[in-house]
Amino acid sequence: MPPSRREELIETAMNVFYREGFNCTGIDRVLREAGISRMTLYNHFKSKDELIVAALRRRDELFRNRMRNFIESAAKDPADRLLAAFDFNAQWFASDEFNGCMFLNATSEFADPDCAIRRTAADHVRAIGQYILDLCRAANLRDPETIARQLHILLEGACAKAHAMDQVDASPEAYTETISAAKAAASALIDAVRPQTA
Amino acid sequence: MPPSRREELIETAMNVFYREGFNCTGIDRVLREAGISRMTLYNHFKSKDELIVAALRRRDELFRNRMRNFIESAAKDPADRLLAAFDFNAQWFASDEFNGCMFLNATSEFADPDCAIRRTAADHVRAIGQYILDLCRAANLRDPETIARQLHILLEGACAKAHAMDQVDASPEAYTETISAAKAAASALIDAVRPQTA
DNA sequence: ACTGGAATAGACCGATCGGTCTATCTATTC
DNA sequence: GAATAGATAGACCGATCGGTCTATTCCAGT
Repeated sequence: MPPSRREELIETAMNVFYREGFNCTGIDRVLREAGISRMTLYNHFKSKDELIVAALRRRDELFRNRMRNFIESAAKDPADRLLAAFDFNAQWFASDEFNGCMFLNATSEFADPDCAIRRTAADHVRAIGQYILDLCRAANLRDPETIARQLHILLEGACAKAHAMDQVDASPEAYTETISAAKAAASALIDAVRPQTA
Repeated sequence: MPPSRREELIETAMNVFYREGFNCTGIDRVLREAGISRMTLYNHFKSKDELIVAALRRRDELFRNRMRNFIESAAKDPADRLLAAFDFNAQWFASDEFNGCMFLNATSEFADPDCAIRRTAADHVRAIGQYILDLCRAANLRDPETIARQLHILLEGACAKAHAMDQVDASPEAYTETISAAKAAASALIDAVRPQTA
């Protein structure tokens, strides 16, 4: 079964909106790239905002699956998995398609904190935070809520900084320096709250 | 001497663009709030983009002055000043006007990494990083470049997370938990690279 | 072969946008 | 008081936007 029109629309919207932004990108841009007609879109979605929410939900699903797969195949020990999250970010930042965190971007583009788009973005950030917390608990770290928050902040901060510093004349190792500093910080913070093992 | 039309324009643009975003906010919105006519704007600036750059430069100046004043009046010891940066963020996040980092917002709103707006935003982020580095050097911390990068990431990350989580139904202490976790992380990281004093 | 639901192209709408232009007014300066 | 420079209101432009509507085509189920 080929993917439905609806699925293709969401997939294309996700890619285009991530690459070129939300407000600056017209509906026609998405339709042209997807090879789908105008009315088909409005048969499936009430508005552009609804399409954006669907695109964000899809991205959330895709991103978290990729992150989870990367981390769980990179390490078995929960504490090592926490560090692997930074390796995941490292390869993400270095990829050509990197354009910051799509959900932080959405947060920046829509001023109303309580619109559906912002709430969807917040859901993603919360879900990432919850995953990190789960890993912290699995690693038996002391005060898992606090260390989870700290690691989450390091991941988001590295992403935001890498995005903001992204210029053509920027040295490629700027990414590396940022994310490796974040990882080193994470490592030190984790070590300080490890359970006292034998 | 009353502020010139140009100054008033920049001031108003800075506030409006921060509050309501760049792309979503029309030129007319700024002009109406400033009580200034259309042609006056285009006599002083070639385009909306130029006004945005000027607004960002002004915000950069204002923000860094406020940050510096807060920090330098909060503590004398350089290491304490580094921690005071987190207190500065705490009161910023809690203020009514908080709408994320204007420069991360600008980065998210403009897709071209090499446009003047993105470069201006990157300049600000770099300047903040430099200030933190200066404090790390003054504090005689070991490997000041790395610890400075880490603290910078914590500050930006806390800001991004606080912004993304900002909903009306969010508990007010969400801010506090985020920034205080970041500060605790900063404190631990700093302690690990302090010069061995008597 | 017929039918019904879905997708198509593309005209169309009202609104808004960034930017230009003109004509009028005001205030300083000589 | 004339002249010059800057600010004003507001019409105006072409382009683009999100969204609607229609008429046509395609294709699967019976």
